[in-house]
Amino acid sequence: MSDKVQVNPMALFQVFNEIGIIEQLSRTILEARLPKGLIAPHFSVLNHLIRVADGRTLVELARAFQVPKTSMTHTVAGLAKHELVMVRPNPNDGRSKCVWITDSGRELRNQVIAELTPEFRELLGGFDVERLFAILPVLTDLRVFLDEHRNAEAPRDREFRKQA
Amino acid sequence: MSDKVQVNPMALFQVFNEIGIIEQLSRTILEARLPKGLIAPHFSVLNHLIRVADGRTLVELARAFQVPKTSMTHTVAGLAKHELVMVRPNPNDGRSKCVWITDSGRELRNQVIAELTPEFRELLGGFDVERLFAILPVLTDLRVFLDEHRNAEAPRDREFRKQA
DNA sequence: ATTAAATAATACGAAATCGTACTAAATGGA
DNA sequence: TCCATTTAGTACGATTTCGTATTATTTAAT
Repeated sequence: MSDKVQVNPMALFQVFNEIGIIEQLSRTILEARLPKGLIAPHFSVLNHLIRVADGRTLVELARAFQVPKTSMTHTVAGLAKHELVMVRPNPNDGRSKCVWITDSGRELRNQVIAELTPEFRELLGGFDVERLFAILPVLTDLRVFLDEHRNAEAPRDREFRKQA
Repeated sequence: MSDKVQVNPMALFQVFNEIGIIEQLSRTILEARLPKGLIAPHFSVLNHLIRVADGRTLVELARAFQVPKTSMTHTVAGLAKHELVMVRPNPNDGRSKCVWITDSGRELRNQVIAELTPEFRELLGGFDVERLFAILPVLTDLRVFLDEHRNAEAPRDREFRKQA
């Protein structure tokens, strides 16, 4: 490991380009299954509250999704309007609020996943799913790596702390 | 190959979840390098015009990026305002217009890539880039597969033809 | 040739996303 | 304690994204 790795720039761009297109296509599939008024970010937050941790503050959620605080305020307000989450004062900090998922929210998230599962099964019927499972560790490591190496000189409003 | 493949739904969701986060992180990196007034979709269109084909119509571009026509109209208008593309009538079809990249557009795209290359090199210095190259074929196949299996029952306004 | 259906683009309004600026609360010195 | 700085959340306006409806042109079927 004496020298720098020789990076083929175009192949790297290609990787991120493909990821961008796949993100858009899969988001379209997800949103087709969401009730009217809910979009992908709503589902992502619900999912995060269940998978990672309930009772997060708005700033923590904004950091986790790498979006401005104001965007997360708007997204959570949408979820609260549908009573899929509850927003309460943070007992440990008078400035902040904590977001808790409700039973309805949990139910909706599970139902969407349940509906999506057969759709995925059918959609990927002709695709070698083992190849997808095989790339998951690389994607995870890449995500963690990028997340850890976020530019420390914070661009504007985004909250640039590493995810918990 | 007698039976259906057993799909672990959670692992699949995980794949798309990681892809979504990576997309957001990499988009932030890209946009930090773009001149004020330009965002990722602008760059994507420029890149597409160079990499895939120049002189595309608005609908073809909308299909390629899987966005509504109206969104593409807006994005292309932004590029035209900066004189990075030229929009001309389609000589073969009086209804449509073709989008041509200008020298400035080509120059900007190449410059952004040139600036991004060392940044990627540094950013991924501690990451095993070979692992990224290794997943590229899978990502490409997945993108092509999802693209080919787009839901034929078109949701609303999107133009649901396969990419050329 | 005439006309109905399909298609390309846009005008328009709604919703999402984001940046700036502000308020309130917490933190960390003097 | 006092006060400057930092932090959490939001109000507000600008831009982006999107859905609906409309116009102009092409296609296809008479």
